Amino acid sequence: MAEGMDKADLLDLHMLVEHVGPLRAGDHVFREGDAFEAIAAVRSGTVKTYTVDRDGHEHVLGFYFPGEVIGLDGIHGDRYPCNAVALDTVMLCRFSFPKISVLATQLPGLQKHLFRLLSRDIGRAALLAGDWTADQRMAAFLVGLSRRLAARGFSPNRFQLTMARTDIANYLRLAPETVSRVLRRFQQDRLLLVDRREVELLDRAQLDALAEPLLRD
Amino acid sequence: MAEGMDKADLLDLHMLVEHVGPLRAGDHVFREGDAFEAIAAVRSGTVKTYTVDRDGHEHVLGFYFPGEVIGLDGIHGDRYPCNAVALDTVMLCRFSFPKISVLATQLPGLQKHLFRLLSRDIGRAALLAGDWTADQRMAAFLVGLSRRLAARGFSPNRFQLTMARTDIANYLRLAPETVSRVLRRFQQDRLLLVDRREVELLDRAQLDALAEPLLRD
DNA sequence: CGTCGGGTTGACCTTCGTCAAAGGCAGTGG
DNA sequence: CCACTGCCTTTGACGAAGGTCAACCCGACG
Repeated sequence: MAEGMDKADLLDLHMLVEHVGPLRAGDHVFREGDAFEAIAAVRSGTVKTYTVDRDGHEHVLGFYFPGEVIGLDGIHGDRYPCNAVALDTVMLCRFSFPKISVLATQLPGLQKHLFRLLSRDIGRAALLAGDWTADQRMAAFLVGLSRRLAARGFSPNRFQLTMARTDIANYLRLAPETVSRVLRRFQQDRLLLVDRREVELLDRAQLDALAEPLLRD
Repeated sequence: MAEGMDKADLLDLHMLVEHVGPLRAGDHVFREGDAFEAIAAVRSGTVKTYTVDRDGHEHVLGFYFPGEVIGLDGIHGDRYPCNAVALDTVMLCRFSFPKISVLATQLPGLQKHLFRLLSRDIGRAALLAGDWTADQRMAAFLVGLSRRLAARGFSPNRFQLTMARTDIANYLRLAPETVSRVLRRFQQDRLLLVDRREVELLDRAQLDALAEPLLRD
């Protein structure tokens, strides 16, 4: 959902970086209502962000992989508006936000970069809005993961679903059973192979075609 | 969807206002791609904004009543990102955006006001996102209309649906037939009376209860 | 070996979209 | 004044998609 910092920016910033981790699965990076003082780039592992509504139901907002940035949605307040939790072993870099925003006023490239990161995160909402079918949502989710992982140097066709089925379902606003059934049917139709949390995309063209109406815009 | 300008702001601005109208039903205020040079406050009548996707399908974005402001979503580009069309006889005031934005740098209240208008418009998306039932969407639509009209001095319980059923359906992402059926059922259940485009809300408590999960946030 | 949490599967049912047809109001022209 | 026509709306019948419920499976771990 978020585009990472490139090498040049990391060089500019390496003096105000604080390395954090390793966090274990279930550890929180920050919680809703915590004072907003830093954003963080994932170095390894997967982070899930979510909120809990007043009925106690969890709402998964997004998943973040190495190179991606979490905490940006705290910018417009002094508190984080959501929780961030490690799904596996996670390493990250914290950037003090006061320091980075001062720096952004001096580095025009950095400010532009931050705005891009923000708007990228907003576009994520396209997955949720609209009345897409379960197949389209699932395909868009997988294609989106694949592209993001590929952009980070991972294999675009074989990867791990580090999040639970219930998290995927919650994120896509589907029932967990539906996620299970769609994956099974995709496998029957030779679109992919899935074994536990391991996925291999086979028919990329067809998955792209399914995902296209969600990912364009 | 947008909060209007209050009296004090109108006084501040009355020198750079251009009165437009009357427009007849079907006349366009602006079209997608037109150069963005002004925002406009509706003085009377109803305006619908919409886009047309590359498959030729219309997507209704919102409805605007007297006191509400259209064109704000053009701020981040030099072109309007959508069409705005009059649904009935419409009068409006155009505010040159270059002039207003210069003024905003001098009047702190105005700048804050513009930001509030913007964020209010963004919150509208809650109606579309989420997997709400047809009943919830319809109730939220009616309660939302009622509140906005009441804030402008109109009756909160009796009002005209100035837009076609197909527009309501498109906006709520429902089939027109579903809109028709939900309204009929609401009437059977004594939640409201509806005759053609005239609506009277009867059981406000129950409608509020239906709409509540959509309108809170 | 038992238990526990996540995942899968099947049966069922609700909701809503689609299709087709008919009703009603408005504007037009005879 | 009255057909005629076109558009919006309603209504009914039907079907597909996906949620719910319940049971079962299976790998992990004590």
